[in-house]
Amino acid sequence: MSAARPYHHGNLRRAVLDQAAAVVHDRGASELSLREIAATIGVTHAAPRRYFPGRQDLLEALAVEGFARLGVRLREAIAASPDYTEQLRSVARSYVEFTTTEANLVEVMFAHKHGAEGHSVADSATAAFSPIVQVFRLGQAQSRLPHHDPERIAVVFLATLQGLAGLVNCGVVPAGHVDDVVADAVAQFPDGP
Amino acid sequence: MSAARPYHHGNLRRAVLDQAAAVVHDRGASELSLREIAATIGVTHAAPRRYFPGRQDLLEALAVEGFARLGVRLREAIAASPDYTEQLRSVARSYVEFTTTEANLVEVMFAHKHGAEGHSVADSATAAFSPIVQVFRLGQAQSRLPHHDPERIAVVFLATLQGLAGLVNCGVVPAGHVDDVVADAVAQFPDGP
DNA sequence: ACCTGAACACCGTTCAAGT
DNA sequence: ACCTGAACACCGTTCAAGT
Repeated sequence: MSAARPYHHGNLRRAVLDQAAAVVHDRGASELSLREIAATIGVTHAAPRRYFPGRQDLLEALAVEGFARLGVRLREAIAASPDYTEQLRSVARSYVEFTTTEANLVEVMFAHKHGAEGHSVADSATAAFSPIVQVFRLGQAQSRLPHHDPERIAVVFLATLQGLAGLVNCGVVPAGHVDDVVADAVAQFPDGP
Repeated sequence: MSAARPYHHGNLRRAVLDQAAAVVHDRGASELSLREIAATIGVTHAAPRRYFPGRQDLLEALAVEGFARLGVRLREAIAASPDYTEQLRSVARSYVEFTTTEANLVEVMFAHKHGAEGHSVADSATAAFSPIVQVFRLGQAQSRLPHHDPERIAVVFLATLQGLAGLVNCGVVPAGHVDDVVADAVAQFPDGP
């Protein structure tokens, strides 16, 4: 009776999250089943409920991790770009690339009102979006933006990218036109000096 | 044995659609149950399957009707506005008003890829969006837009509004700031002469 | 043509019980 | 603390049968 997974899983919470992420990626959130995930991992269907009491809790944890991944991508895109204009282009491409590649996950991330401020999903969303505000702060420092508040123009910019991804994901905008439309969208926003 | 609903419902298809729309509006698509709808209407759970073989068929029919309603709203907004600039503002307000009021329905409308072109949902979406293209055609006739193709700028405009609605619905943009952000978004697009 | 009623496999959730 | 196993009420889907 060697203790080869004798009684409990090594890190059940992480295993559930990874498997759930895979299911969402491949088949969408509506196909996500707690029982199926438990069976795939090799525990009873009630075991994951220690960490995720309800289905909603699992979805929220997936959303938090999704926003974290998105934030990393956006920061990387900005860090790799020399100036304001290039950062704007780069962050736009990264945003749409992520949201179209991870369409099902994004649906989970933006589903429902994630509770009031202070909620974990809302907080992780704000953290993920902050790099975009940073870019417009830089633009404001280098040139004159039409708005005094960088957050306001950042919201419009973010909305444009998010809406674009939605139109691509539901097929209104053909996938082949994405790059052109993103370029059009970026051109809509004020240039650097 | 008077024929007071003797054997079959008067118009079961319409009754199912109306009840389903009510459920989606109040509780969201994930809470939509074919069995519950049938029970509410007063037929067996298998009866609606004559008209909607699967759950997906019902959702697609709801999406088609949703796009039809959206199209009507947008046309009304344009018809009530005298010139290009006012039409742009008006159609933007109408779009965001509809998509935030009918948040759950919009989720159904934009869910998944609605199949290839020629599909009923894709067609009704295109029809609903066409008024927006019309506005930019007018703008192009009255002034000089930066793009030769009104459809391209219409897509970016549409994406901005759709994304804005999404950010409002998931709580990133507070409901009280909607009007201001819409105004900011509209101001981003070229003015009339 | 339109609807019923039973059956099947699945699901989320709850809970007493085991180690 | 962590997991099992049985139970409950629900679901979508299928299908032979009724009128």
